[in-house]
Amino acid sequence: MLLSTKGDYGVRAMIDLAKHAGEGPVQRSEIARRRQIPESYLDHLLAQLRRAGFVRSTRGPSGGHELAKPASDINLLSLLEALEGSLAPLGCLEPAVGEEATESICGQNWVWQEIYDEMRARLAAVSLAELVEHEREHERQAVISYNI
Amino acid sequence: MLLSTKGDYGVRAMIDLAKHAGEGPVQRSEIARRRQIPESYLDHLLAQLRRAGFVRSTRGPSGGHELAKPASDINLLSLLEALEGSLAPLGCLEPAVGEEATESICGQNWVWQEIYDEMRARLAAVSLAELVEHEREHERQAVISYNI
DNA sequence: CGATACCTGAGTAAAACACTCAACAACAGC
DNA sequence: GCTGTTGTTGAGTGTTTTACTCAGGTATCG
Repeated sequence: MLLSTKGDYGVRAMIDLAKHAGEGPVQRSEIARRRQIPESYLDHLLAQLRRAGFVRSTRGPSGGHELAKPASDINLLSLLEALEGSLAPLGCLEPAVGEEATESICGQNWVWQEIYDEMRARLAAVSLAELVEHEREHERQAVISYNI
Repeated sequence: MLLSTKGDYGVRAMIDLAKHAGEGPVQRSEIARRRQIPESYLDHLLAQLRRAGFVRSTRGPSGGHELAKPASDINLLSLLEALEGSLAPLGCLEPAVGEEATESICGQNWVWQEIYDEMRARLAAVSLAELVEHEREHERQAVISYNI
């Protein structure tokens, strides 16, 4: 499993913030309830997202969290890399600083390098705004099929 | 990290077997030495590969392991899935038996489903024979640059 | 029979994961 | 300026996975 709950929860939370953008700060308890995320765990994810510059938080009563920039300016790749660290599927890819790739031994590297490049390109092409739009679309579908 | 050492070591071992196909059984100690894999750990990987039908083993003196079918008939996808289980990047994809996909909550599923499909197709298109050929090519390159 | 190999399952140290808890800091409103 | 509400931080913890090792067992060849 490439993604842990951090990447999953973190993106869910960001979708929630994007959906309520322009309505003032959203409290973590609301996010946690709506997106089914443990509240005390969400704290740490929001802290990571704030440090990475995606979220702005305000304290005190009627405080909360909101997007630090428009949802269309946030792409899924940068978001996930902020939450998860590297998304490299193998250890050999993206070697540690000061080392060279040890390609001589790991014979499947070249395939995974291609897959990794494609994956990153695809993720970079998806914005948070698109994710929200997709969710809205999905909700409409659900309502229609419910009415039939 | 999508792949653990199992997938890495296992494929290395299979490349080694493919390279020495037709020369009789290869002993695990030789594989372990050439591919830098802990020998006692390699035991379990070979057992998995045998149960999955990729490797045939013979006991006794001058025993060892060899491919159960031609290297061109083995693709990287089936090999890695035998070693690692599912390669799904998210938990939500490929839900447990008897469950439906919980797409309503996880808003990035559709992107990952696309990436996962592409990934599997790419892996299925690469055969073990190609991996061996690639390694041979790489060795030739290394020798040439050494001679210059 | 005995040496040589594979085969199997139990065990284990270390890391990662998925959280929880407690103490603290800031701000709003009275 | 006090109080209560919210966010902030770091330490801690139980569980699971990883990456092995080890001790025995079994088949086979000579």
